[in-house]
Amino acid sequence: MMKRQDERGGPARHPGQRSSAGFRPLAQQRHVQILSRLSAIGTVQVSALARDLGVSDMTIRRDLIDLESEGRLTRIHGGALDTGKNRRTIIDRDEPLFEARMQRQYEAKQRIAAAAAQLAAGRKTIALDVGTTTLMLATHLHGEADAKIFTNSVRIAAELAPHVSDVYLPGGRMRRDEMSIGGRTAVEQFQDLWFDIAFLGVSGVTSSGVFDYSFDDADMKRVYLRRSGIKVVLCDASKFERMSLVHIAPLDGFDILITDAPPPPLIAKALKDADVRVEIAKDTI
Amino acid sequence: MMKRQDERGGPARHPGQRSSAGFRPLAQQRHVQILSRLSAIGTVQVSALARDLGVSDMTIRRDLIDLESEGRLTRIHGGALDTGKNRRTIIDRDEPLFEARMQRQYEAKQRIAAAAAQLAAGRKTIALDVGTTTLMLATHLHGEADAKIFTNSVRIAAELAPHVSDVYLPGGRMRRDEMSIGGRTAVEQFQDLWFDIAFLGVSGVTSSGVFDYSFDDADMKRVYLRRSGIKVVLCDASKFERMSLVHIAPLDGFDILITDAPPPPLIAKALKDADVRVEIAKDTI
DNA sequence: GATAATGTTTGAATTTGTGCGAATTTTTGA
DNA sequence: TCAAAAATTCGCACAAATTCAAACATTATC
Repeated sequence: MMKRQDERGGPARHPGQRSSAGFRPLAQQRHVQILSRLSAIGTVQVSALARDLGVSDMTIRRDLIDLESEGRLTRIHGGALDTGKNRRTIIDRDEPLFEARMQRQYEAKQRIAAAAAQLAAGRKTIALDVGTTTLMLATHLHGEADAKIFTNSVRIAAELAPHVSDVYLPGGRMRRDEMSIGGRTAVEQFQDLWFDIAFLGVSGVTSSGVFDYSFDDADMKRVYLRRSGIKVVLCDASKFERMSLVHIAPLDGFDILITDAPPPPLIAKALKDADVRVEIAKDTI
Repeated sequence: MMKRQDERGGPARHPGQRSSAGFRPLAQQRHVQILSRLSAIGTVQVSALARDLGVSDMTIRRDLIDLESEGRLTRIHGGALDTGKNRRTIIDRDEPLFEARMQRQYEAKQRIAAAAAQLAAGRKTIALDVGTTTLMLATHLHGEADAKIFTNSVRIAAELAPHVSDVYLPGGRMRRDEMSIGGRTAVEQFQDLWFDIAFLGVSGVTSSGVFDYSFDDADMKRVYLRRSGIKVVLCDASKFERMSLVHIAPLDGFDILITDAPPPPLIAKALKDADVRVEIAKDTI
């Protein structure tokens, strides 16, 4: 069992043990030092330890062998690593909710976004609401370098930044999940503007209108509807007949609905009565 | 024999580089560094890594090959991209200027950001200026979940979003390179607020004050200085004795300067006369 | 002096650096 | 706009440097 260890007879040393005095530190002391360094910076080097502790490389190596056999570290060429305990793992996953929504109905939303981009082409001022579908639309607007684009979504602004020079955001508090900017100040800043066209995302559509689940974003959506020449709602087919918390507007509050499959008869009739043009985005390619 | 290497990757570097252990970093240490940079800024360059880590290009290349085989990054000509899994910041790849600045003095800026985070800890209202160093500071502020953070940088806002619930942005036009929001409206929105502490990035420091190269951001920087209890300037040592386009403020316009190496005598004296506290951010140990 | 810990020597294993031609990207020039 | 020229970057092969570990010598402690 080749147990090389330090149960050593006389552990109690004279207290006057100073590292600077040229005395060799005991194995125990070195071990503590090594582990302390490991937990602080995650790795240690044989050469650096030997120099700092005033012992030979071989001694440090033997220390590391001991400590590894106890499972307190992992040896590597030239030194050792901390054993995963307090290893720095950066697993700051970026918001599962948003990611999940982005996955859902991904194909449909892409088609809708592509169709919407056709409508946006060549417009001077474009307003983009918060949402996953509108974010995808933003990726289709890279060519609109000369447009002025207004949005209260920080995500969309970041997406557009390298491609469109005139991106405008309202000021206010940013909601952490959506990264949208809302509130009284934000609404006030946008409500005196005029947009050629506005694209809205919604979370539900019934014959009585469009719905969303967020109070904070609802006011801004109404501003977009009130201050735009053409009002476009983007909505995949899974959202038909779904109500949400907030009623944004009746069906005659907007002009065009872009979706990926024909709406059910009841809604289709209501849309026709409200004089809303319905565009079914078909598969690309 | 008689192999000499004076013109190529010599060991001795900038004084503020690697202080105590001036040795070649271990392979695993480099790997951690590389992945850390990737998650922070999305890309790395072989040449920059070789310079900063004090090893040859070939060694960095071998590191990248290893990491790619583990699926932790994607190699490209001249460097590598992260695989999107551990990305923390919304950074667009098409922006060479910002990326390049992020690479430059990376080590120093990280140290400065860490030191600044200590100052920010526990404050109620924190203002963050635009810049690469302030962006790194933002990554250190994830723990400050209860603070209200104000910034005119969309990048910083996006970085903070998942961690801090109260992030506030001013409204206005977003500059495409910096993703900063500026202009009269933006300034007006922030100038009636009061911040416990403000952190500013600058592009130059001389005995006559601090400088920046952007007209658009200058006004907002002055607002931060005017409306904060504690005014902190973040500035790596490469910026001493450098003037830029816009004079932001004289040296007595702020309270604390955080940097990574002692300033040259002339500036040191001027800072002392202006009663500025100078903090040298030392290597994390 | 006995024993355990540490230092030293030495050859093998591993890692890193360098030269150089090929491949790629960027710049230049028509 | 396209293609040639210039500048980087890549990756191989091999040299150089570093690190490892075994065997043995030395030192410290009791």
